[in-house]
Amino acid sequence: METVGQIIRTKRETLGLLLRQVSAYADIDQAILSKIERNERKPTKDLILKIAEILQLDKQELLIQFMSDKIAYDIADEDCANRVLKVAEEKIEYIKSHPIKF
Amino acid sequence: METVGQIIRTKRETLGLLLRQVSAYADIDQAILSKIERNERKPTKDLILKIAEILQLDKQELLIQFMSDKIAYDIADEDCANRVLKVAEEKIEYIKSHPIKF
DNA sequence: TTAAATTTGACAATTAATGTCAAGTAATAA
DNA sequence: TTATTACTTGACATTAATTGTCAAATTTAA
Repeated sequence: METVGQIIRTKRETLGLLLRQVSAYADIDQAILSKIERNERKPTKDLILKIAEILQLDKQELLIQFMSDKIAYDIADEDCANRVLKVAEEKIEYIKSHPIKF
Repeated sequence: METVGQIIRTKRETLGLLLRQVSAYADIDQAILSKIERNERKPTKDLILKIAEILQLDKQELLIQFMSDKIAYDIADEDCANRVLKVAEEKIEYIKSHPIKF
């Protein structure tokens, strides 16, 4: 079970890239990337996409990991976490099956 | 499929309470409650609990609705929404089954 | 029309997220 | 040991998002 940070760090090291190289490409301070890799800060969606690009990671997959990290972090300590997910799923089904109103 | 706002409004009207009464109890401006009921603003967790109290709603259930609303709102427009939920579920399982490190 | 209830929007205050920087640590080579 | 490189840490500034306040506008009901 990997976090987004772990996925990024592992892949960066596999490619032999330095924090400074990846952060320069993504146009952020390397301190931020260091913190993201250690789950001390959360990346923005745009950043996820840029990082996926330079590290040759699947963008959609990395976004999925990113969003699920956020949800898991938010509700993991609730004893009703599973029911929250179940209800959220139903709501999404409902939203998708109903036409958007303007 | 009801939102938290709808649940609150419906129950408030059933009990014949006014915005001003409920908002006074919860110690917020009635404008805020009005907006919460119409999903124009999101309540805080504390507020949810206070509102549940005065409206005699099940606290846990209202919290579940509140949290699932947030998740559904965040990811409903992603085509990978269901996979995000699935992965989040796995992560939560993992977190729960592993002892907390200090 | 009047009064009560609710809605709306401008904006202030507060809190959270994000970015910047410099000094710190750790590992390693000279 | 010192010097270098890569990374980490924390203080702080900036920016963005959330939340609160208020009064005027609108709606509803008598």
